[in-house]
Amino acid sequence: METAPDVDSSPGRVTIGDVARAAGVSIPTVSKVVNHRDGVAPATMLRVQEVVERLGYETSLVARSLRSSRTGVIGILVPEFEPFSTELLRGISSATTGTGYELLAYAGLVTGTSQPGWERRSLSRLSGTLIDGAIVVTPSAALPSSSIPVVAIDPHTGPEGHATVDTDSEGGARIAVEHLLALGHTRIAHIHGRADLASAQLREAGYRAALGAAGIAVDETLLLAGDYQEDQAAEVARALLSRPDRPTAVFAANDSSAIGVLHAAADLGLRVPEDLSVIGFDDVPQAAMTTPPLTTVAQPLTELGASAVAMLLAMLRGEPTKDHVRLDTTLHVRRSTARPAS
Amino acid sequence: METAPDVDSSPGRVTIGDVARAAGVSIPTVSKVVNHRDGVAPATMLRVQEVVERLGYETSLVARSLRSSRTGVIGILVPEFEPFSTELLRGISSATTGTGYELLAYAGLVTGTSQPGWERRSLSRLSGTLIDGAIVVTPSAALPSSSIPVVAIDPHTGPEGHATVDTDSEGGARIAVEHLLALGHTRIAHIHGRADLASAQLREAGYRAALGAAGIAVDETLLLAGDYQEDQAAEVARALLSRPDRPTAVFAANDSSAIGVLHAAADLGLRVPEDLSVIGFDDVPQAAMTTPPLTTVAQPLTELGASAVAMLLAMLRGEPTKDHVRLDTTLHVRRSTARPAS
DNA sequence: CTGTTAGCGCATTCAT
DNA sequence: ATGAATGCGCTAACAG
Repeated sequence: METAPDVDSSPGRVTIGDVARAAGVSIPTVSKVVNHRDGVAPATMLRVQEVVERLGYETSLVARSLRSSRTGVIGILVPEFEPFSTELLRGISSATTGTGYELLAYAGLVTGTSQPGWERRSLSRLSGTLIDGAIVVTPSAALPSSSIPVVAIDPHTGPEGHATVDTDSEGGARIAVEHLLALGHTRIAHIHGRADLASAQLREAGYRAALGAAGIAVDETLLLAGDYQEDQAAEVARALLSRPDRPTAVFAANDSSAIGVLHAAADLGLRVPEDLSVIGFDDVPQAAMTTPPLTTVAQPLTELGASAVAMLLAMLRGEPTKDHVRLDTTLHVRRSTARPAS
Repeated sequence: METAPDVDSSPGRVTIGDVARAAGVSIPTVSKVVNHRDGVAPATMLRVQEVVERLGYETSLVARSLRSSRTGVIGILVPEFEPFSTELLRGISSATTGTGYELLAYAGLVTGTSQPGWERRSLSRLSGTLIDGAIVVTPSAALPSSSIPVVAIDPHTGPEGHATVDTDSEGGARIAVEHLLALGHTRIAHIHGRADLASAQLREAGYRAALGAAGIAVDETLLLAGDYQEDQAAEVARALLSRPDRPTAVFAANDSSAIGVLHAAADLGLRVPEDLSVIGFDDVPQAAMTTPPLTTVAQPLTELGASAVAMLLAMLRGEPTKDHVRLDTTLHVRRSTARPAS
C-alpha cells in the first residue's frame, strides 16, 4: 500500500547492511561482532561497535529467528488479556527477570469469534522460531507436538503430553462448598466453567463431592454453564435467581463468573450476602474491588506463572523436569458469604 | 545446537512448501490461496484449502513479515509486566477485539539491568516489520522516528513528536493533596516517581501547587524518590518515617509506591490511617487488596488503553488524528486516609 | 582474520 | 492460471 518510499538510506530502521557500509566491513563481520563471536580483529570489532552505537542498530528479531534457532525470547500464549492471564503474566515476568530471556505475550483470540484452536494457531505462527519456548495459558485443545519446549498452564484435560502446571481445583472447590455448608447453606448452585478445561470439570467434581459428603443430593437444575465469563454467568444467574426455589448460595467456577453473579443479584434487588452468598475461584485482584468484596478460593496466580517459567527454563537448558506441578489453593473469606437468612 | 534433524518431513512445523508438495502445486499458488488473492482456479483453490486444513498450516509470522509489510498485529511495548501495564493491556485487549488485529506484548526490560532505551531497542527489534503499529507504555526516552505508527502512553516528557495519551497528572495530584489538607494534614510528604517521566514531574508540580495554594511552604526534605517502584519507595519511606519530625501523611506518586509505604509503616509499627495517612495514584486493582484498602487517585487505565488503540487504528487507516488525548482522574477514597491523630 | 556463498519461509514480479 | 526466479535481514559454513 503506502509503504515508505525508502530507497536505501536510513529512514526507518537500520539494517546490518547499513552498519557494514558505514564501518567499511562486510555484513558477516558485523554479524560476528554483534553476536560476540570470535574471529574478528580487536580493531575492527571496536570500529563496528562504535558504528552500531552511533546508528542505534538492533538485530531484527524477525530476520534473526528466520536463520538462527535461538532468539532468547519466551512466548506466552493467551486467549486474551483478562485478569487471570495478566496475573499469570506478572508472575512470569518477575520470575524471568535476570534470566536473560525476554518475554513476548501473544493474544490470538482477539479476532472476536472465539474459535477454538487459537493455541495451535498461535503456536504455529510464532514457532518457527520466533520464540525458544512457550507457555500456553488454558489451551482448550491438545497442543501439536511442537519442536520447541512448551509448558501448559491450566490445560484442557489432565496432565498429558506436555508439561503442565495447575492448582488443586477439586480440593479448592471442596473448600468453597464446605465453607458454604458450614455457614448453613444447603441449596447451593454451581456456575461451572468452560467444559473443555480440566479445571472446570474438577471444580464441578469437587462441588459434587462436598455435597455428597454432607449427604446432600445434587439438584441438577442448580448446575449452570457460565463458561468462565462474566456476561455469560450473569445471564444464567439472572434466570437462576428469578426462580421461586432459588438457591441461597452460589459457587462460581471462577471470579469473573462470580462477579457476573454479583451483577445479576444486584439487578434483581438481592442483597449479598444477606439474601445470597456468592463465592468465586482464583482471587484475581479485582475480587477485592467488588461490592461486597468477594469471598473466593485463592489460586497462587503469580506462583503459578513462576513455576511455569522455572519448568520451561529447565527444559530449555535440557535438564530433566517433572512434567506436572500442582499448587495448593486457600480459602479467602471476604464479605460475600454469610449464614442464610431464614 | 540441537536443532531437530528434520530433513523435510513434518516433525515440527508445517511450511508452505509442505502444503505445496502435498497439494501438487507450486509454492506461489499456495501463497495466493492463503492470502485470498485471485488468479487461482477454483478447483486448485479448493484442493489447496483442503490440504491447508488437513496439515494445520499457518503462515509463519516471521517469514511473512520479512517479506510483506502488513502482518495484522499490533505491538504493545512495556518495560515489564506489572499491574499498571497489565491493566492497560486489558483495556487494549478488549478495545482490539473484533478489529481483526492481534496483539503482541513485548517486555524488553526483563534483562534485569533496567537500562534506559529499552523502548528504542524493542521497537527496533520488532519493527521491520513484525508489527504494523505500536503502543509504547511509559517510554522514558524519545522514540526514534519509526516507519510504523506509534502511540505513547504516559511518556517521558509532554506531548511531543509522537501521538500520546495520558491523564491529568497534575490535577490528580492536587486532588490528592487537597484531600489530605481537608482532613487536616499539614506535614505531607511526597514520594515521587521516575524523574524521566512527565507524569512524575506533573504530580510533583500538583503537590507543590496544592500546598502553595493552602499557604504551606514545601519542606524539601519531605520529597523523596520512589521511582514508581514498591521496593524503592519502601526503602525511602522507612527512613522518612523513622525521623522524629515524620509527616502525618504521604502522597505516593503511584500505587506501587504507596504499597511500599504501607509496608514500611507496618514494619515500623505505625498504624494506617491512625498514625499515618497514605494516598496513592493509579487505582490498580491491587490497591483494593491492601491493608487497609488504599485511598488513591484513579486513572481510567482500561480507557487509557482503549484510547491508545483507537488512535493507533485511526493512524493505521491513514486517517488524521489528534496527537494528544488526556483523560481525567478521580479521587477514590478508601481506608488509608483519615484525620491526623493530634 | 575476513569476505563469499548459501539459504531460512515466504510473497512478489515476470514469464510461461 | 501457474511456476521459476528474486530478495527480505540475517547467520552458518566455508573459502581466501
